[in-house]
Amino acid sequence: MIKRGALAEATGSNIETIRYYEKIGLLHEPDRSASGHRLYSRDDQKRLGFVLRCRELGFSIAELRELLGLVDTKDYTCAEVLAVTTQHIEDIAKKIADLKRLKRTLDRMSAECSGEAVPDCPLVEALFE
Amino acid sequence: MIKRGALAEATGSNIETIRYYEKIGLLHEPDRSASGHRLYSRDDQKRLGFVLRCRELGFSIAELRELLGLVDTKDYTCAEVLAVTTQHIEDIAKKIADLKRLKRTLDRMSAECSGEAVPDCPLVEALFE
DNA sequence: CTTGCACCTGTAGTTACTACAGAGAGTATA
DNA sequence: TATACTCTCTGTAGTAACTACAGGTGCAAG
Repeated sequence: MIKRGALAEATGSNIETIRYYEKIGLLHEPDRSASGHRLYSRDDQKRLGFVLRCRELGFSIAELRELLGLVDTKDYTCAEVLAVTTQHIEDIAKKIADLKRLKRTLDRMSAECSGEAVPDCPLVEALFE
Repeated sequence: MIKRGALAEATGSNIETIRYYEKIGLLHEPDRSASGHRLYSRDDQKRLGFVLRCRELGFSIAELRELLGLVDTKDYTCAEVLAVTTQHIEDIAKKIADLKRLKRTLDRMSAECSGEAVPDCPLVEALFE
């Protein structure tokens, strides 16, 4: 059983983030010492690891809640997990496409611009339409 | 001179967003009618168009503030505008790369998963590490 | 014993909006 | 003219996902 600071250290997360995840119900309320300090078990640490890893992979808190909901039922199926993940992958693919389109537009616009120390920029004209 | 609702309509923006942009100083305070209703000129509309277009292109409010700061000086140079834009393009390129990496990881992980109606998912195992 | 850090709580700030509530203004119809 | 309905006004609160503080205990070392 370790305290909050040690858990943050061990998982490479922010100490406040842990309290936040507890508050919004992603993490269970941990045990407490006699004086009220949080004490985390190995399982608590694994669960936080899961949360952090999912966040790194871009899952939203809502998606995470869904995943944890499945995991917590203890009889989730592959199909259920894959559904959430596939949806997430599609969202990411869409974001990538959007950003690429954005970048193409910006590339095109900035190609018009000499970048020299002269006034009146065609890029600004383009933005004003 | 048109009112806020008409301006929102004309620019395809939300009526509340206009007030917000005014509040944070992206838009100048417009004229007012005798009874206090905002009245927007053609120039106001052009400026809002500029703001909306930049936002569509993914510029942050801070970047926009910088661009508008240049535009407002009236003797900005191409070089200055290009610097902001180039930085923004680089940020987008980085985001695209990050998302692609994410997607590769997720694709790899979900390839492990049969997606069938069976319990215990290798995807979940992977997320728990 | 006291110094100093870790931890506790609640709350406010961040970004870029969006959505109210309650009141006054403007317009269309009866 | 009266009424109804829509628009606009203001300030404030909510959203996502944290992060950062303030003011107050607990704990371990010197």
